[in-house]
Amino acid sequence: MADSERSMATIKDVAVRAGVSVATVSNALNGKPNVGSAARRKVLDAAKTLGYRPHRAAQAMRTGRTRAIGLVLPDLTNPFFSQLAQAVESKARRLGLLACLIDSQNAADAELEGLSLLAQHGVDGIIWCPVGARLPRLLGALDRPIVLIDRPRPGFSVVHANNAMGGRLLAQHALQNGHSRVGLLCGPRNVQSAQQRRHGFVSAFPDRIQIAWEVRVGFDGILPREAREALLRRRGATLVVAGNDLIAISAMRFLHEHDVQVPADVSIVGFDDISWARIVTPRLTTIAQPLGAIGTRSVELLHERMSGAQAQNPALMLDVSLVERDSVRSI
Amino acid sequence: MADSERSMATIKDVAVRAGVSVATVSNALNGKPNVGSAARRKVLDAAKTLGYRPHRAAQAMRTGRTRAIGLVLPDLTNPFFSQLAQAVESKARRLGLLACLIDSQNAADAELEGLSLLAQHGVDGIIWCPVGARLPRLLGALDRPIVLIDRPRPGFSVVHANNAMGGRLLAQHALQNGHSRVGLLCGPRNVQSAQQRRHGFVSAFPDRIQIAWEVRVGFDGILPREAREALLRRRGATLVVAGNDLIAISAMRFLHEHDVQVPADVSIVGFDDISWARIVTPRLTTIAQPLGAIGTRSVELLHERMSGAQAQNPALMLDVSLVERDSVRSI
DNA sequence: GCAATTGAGTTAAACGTTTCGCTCACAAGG
DNA sequence: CCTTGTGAGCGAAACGTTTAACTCAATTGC
Repeated sequence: MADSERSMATIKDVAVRAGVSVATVSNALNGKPNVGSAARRKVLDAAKTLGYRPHRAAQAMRTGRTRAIGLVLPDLTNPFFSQLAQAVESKARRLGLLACLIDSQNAADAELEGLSLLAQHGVDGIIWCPVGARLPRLLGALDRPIVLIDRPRPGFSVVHANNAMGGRLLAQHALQNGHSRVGLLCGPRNVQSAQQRRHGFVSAFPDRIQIAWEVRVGFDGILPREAREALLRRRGATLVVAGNDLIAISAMRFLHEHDVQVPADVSIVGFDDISWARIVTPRLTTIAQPLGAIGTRSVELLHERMSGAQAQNPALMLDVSLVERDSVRSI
Repeated sequence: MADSERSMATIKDVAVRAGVSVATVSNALNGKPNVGSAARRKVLDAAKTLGYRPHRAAQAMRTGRTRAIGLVLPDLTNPFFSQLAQAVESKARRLGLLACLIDSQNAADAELEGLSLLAQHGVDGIIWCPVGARLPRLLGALDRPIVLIDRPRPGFSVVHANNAMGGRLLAQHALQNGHSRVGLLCGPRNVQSAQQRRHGFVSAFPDRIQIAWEVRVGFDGILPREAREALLRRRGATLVVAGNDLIAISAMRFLHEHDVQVPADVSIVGFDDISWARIVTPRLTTIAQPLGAIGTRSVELLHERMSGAQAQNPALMLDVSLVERDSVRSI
């Protein structure tokens, strides 16, 4: 009914309408104790009828906090990250935080640029899955809480899945299905999670599982010549263990094109349980990471840290689980 | 070498180091004409050695512009949108704009909440793929440039692919391969792009292609009972035309589970050419949308609009193209 | 009954910019 | 010589908050 809503009400407007000073309005709105119940009520009413929303930039300037966080990812196109992003954004929003996105497309310089953009905008904290092995020095300079995701770096807190456990689970599953000679399509050497998956797998039953061959592949699933050759020859491997689902699916596709049947001729397992794992043919047996939980917990962790909690750099490791589907044959 | 870099230099610091007033620093940095070349040089030097970066919140407060934009999407998990998001973020960053993400997960209320969060943070503009058929009234209230993506709404500018053309291309392709009786797995009724694809297809050769059956499916590719039944009976259809790739791939998967071969027993085509279209088995014949261009152009359009260009609400329609792969058989 | 304490509210400064209006020196025009 | 104009630069206000310091009255403690 009223003339409200025009061009954003300010705290001053609320103050005059409630008949108190701006300071009181601010105190009332922020739940400070030094304001009586009568005044508080008037302020709240006035604020509501005016549709008052605090001006974030002004708040930011005064308090130094923006209530925004950065989310820096290497490749949104990878379902692993898009699911993560979804979880992060959703949780952030529930906490009243705005999620600002940087997609570095796996380029270290773009990442740096993005980080600096975030710093400039004064985000209160950053959730980050770093692309480079070594964290840029800029880091010290940007001086806000950081929570890494999926990829630990010394001295930083991280939320990630128990990759080694996933590797062990896979090894166990291989054995149970009679596979004792396997090929490895590991992820990149400089990505720690790839290493841990590999290590979990090979060290689980070193005497009962032989590694027939092993080649490194990018997490984007593009198969280099070497990998393609290995897949064709196989050298007695009855199971190929891929560094992630993207790689596994690429491999399945490649095998299919060359008339080798999965799982009849060779079995295959992935890692991540991206949503496509259950859609491809055959449906992929893989390790499910708690993607939602990783996203959620990382925001929670960051949020605590932003609210002044001491940095004890915990590494939060979440359990993974085996999802049996159709891509491994029992022999 | 110097003591610089400590806790963010302000414009004042630059001023004293350059031996001029803050006003002059501001003018120099913003390329205003009323500053001599000597002074300008001194300011630039000082700014560089101090590593000065303007405080965005302060700027925002004074000018009312944040140099941030909102990106509101229905489902990041859908590769269509994640590719779009990647393009948008990348282009935005190149323009010095920060992209703030909202993923409504197809929920109208979450979308609204997100929009209001963006408004509160004062983003300068919004790129938006709306989930509801009808735009919420809040819209007028948020009062900033908006560019819609993929889903036109009366009175708003939009960047989208020529969906009708895609439909026609598909019809043509069907005919060329001898399919004259088809089943339709259209997208949701309330999504305009779905309608246009459908319309383009059915109206291309109304007398030469018969629609054997037709069922509506969500764009997330989850097949309702009705769709599953249709896929099994088929009623003489030799080709099924899916509303998007997700639906097509789900359908292929479902068919495969029920031992009907694609494309031997039935052909199938999709729409979007998401990255998975070339990975599934068989590789999917589909319509490629220029996802990168859509993202890029929408940011450009928004940017113009933000810089005061008159709102002439152009609907930017980009051409699509047919990508022939392995999922349709010639009969 | 008086000092001390408390509760409720106010004033004003500060955050880091941009920008309006001003001054000042100098040049040009008559 | 005086006016007018111009280029370069400065001072200060303003943007919308939060918060420290303060006032003033009412209440408490003795």
